[in-house]
Amino acid sequence: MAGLAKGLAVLEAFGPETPRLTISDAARATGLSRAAARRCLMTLVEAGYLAFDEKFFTPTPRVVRLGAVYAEAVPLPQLAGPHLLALREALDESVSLAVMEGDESLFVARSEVSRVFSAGVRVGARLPLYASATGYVLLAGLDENALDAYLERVEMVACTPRTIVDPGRLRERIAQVREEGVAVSDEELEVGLFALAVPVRDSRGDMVASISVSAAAARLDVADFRDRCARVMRQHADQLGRQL
Amino acid sequence: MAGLAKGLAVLEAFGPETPRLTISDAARATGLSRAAARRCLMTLVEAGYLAFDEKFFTPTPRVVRLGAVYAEAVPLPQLAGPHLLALREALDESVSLAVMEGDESLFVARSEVSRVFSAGVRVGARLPLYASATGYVLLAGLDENALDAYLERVEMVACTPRTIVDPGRLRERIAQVREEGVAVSDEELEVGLFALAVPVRDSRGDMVASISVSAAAARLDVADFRDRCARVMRQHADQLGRQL
DNA sequence: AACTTGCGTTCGGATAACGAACACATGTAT
DNA sequence: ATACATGTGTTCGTTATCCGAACGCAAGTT
Repeated sequence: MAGLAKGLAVLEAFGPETPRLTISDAARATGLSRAAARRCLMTLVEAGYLAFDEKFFTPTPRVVRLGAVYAEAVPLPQLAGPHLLALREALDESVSLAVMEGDESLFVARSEVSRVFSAGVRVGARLPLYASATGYVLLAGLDENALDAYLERVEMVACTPRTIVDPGRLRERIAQVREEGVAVSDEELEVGLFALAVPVRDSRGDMVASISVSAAAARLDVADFRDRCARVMRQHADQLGRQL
Repeated sequence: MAGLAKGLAVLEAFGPETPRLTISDAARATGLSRAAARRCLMTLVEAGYLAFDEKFFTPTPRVVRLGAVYAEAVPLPQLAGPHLLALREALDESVSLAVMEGDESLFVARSEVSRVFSAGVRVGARLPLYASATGYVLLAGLDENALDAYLERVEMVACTPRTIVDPGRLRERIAQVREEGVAVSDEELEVGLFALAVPVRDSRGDMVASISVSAAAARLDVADFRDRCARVMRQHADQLGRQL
């Protein structure tokens, strides 16, 4: 069913940089012909997922129902909820749950603290695996073949001066994460952003997700922060893993 | 594009009660033929939105990306975020933002407190308009014709003994909400659940959403709770409205 | 004013979706 | 044990849908 795949691609073409699209915009973003994009957009309007004002198409709240399907149907995000809340309270920092999705880490649940400077990551956000604490953890869960393939495949572009762009160094970092059971990202994704991540492994020992904490680097001492967070994070991650 | 509409219906067939579906399940839930449902499911697997284990289909994290489209592209949920966080901190209660979607109120953003008994509503959850505080508020935003049509159209089924099932009584309640600017739901949706909601109106004065607070009825005195919350909720709702 | 560029829309032809019919497994009554 | 009933997933020829070249239109450019 080609129409379905194309329609979903069109829907995913909307995002932070492209909150409203014309027919031609959508065609360009998806690689479809204008005619095909038009058919998709029209259908999505008819189905209630998009609004149209004679010029631009914009997503309607209805798409939220689509996203909720995962949180409602899959155990992981449901079971993770209370742990994220508890961690947020314990650490007084924003906490996230991410899984590997393609070559990115995808945030599927989050519990935020109220801060003036809050990180821009939200549920649905994606980060490169090679440039985030959560990504290091998820990569550490791959077997050697899969990791080799990833390192071969992916093109690493620097997000900040500290971003790891060398496959060899990334491999070292991942080895370190495997050993220590915690990943640290100190301004490797974004200047001023510090993050800590731990693995969530299911009862079979397979990596299924990563719990992470992020905070403004200026606000904290790295070693202190790590000592304060790592243990309780690992406790919750392990407990969550046992529930899966 | 019939295929697209059908595929989205199939995807929405997954939910809390139906976390995994066979081909026949999906066909039943959507009214499609088994063959058509199969084609949709196969395509959704190919596109990465569903996983298939030779028997059951389940949603993958990828669908989260679809839902995020709304939060990423539309101003309302983005601007609401900080207000919800601030309200949560101020009231120490879970706070939600809901909009009208068809004949239901749809939760599009939420900020939760860590509690042993936390309400089951999450982002993406839907409640009947006639049985929730947030619903009363949203209905109060309709003009007379639209409200008449709604009362005519909808079939009100009691969620609890206190649920309003009489159109006349609902109309009274809505009039009360219009006058007071706050809606109260005391165990009308769920036994033991108390909720308070205020309207969010854009700069033109049109109702666009509702901010609500819910808590276990046992924990609080209704009048106290209302006095404590209503003012600060209205402040944030008004401020949010002005930003739209 | 003539041309270029980009837009949204149309329409006959190619192609993909439809559902009746099929094959298979499982449970149930004879 | 056998035959039946019911549910499942899959196939294949026909039909209806989706495709994209071609079109008309508006706005900027030469």
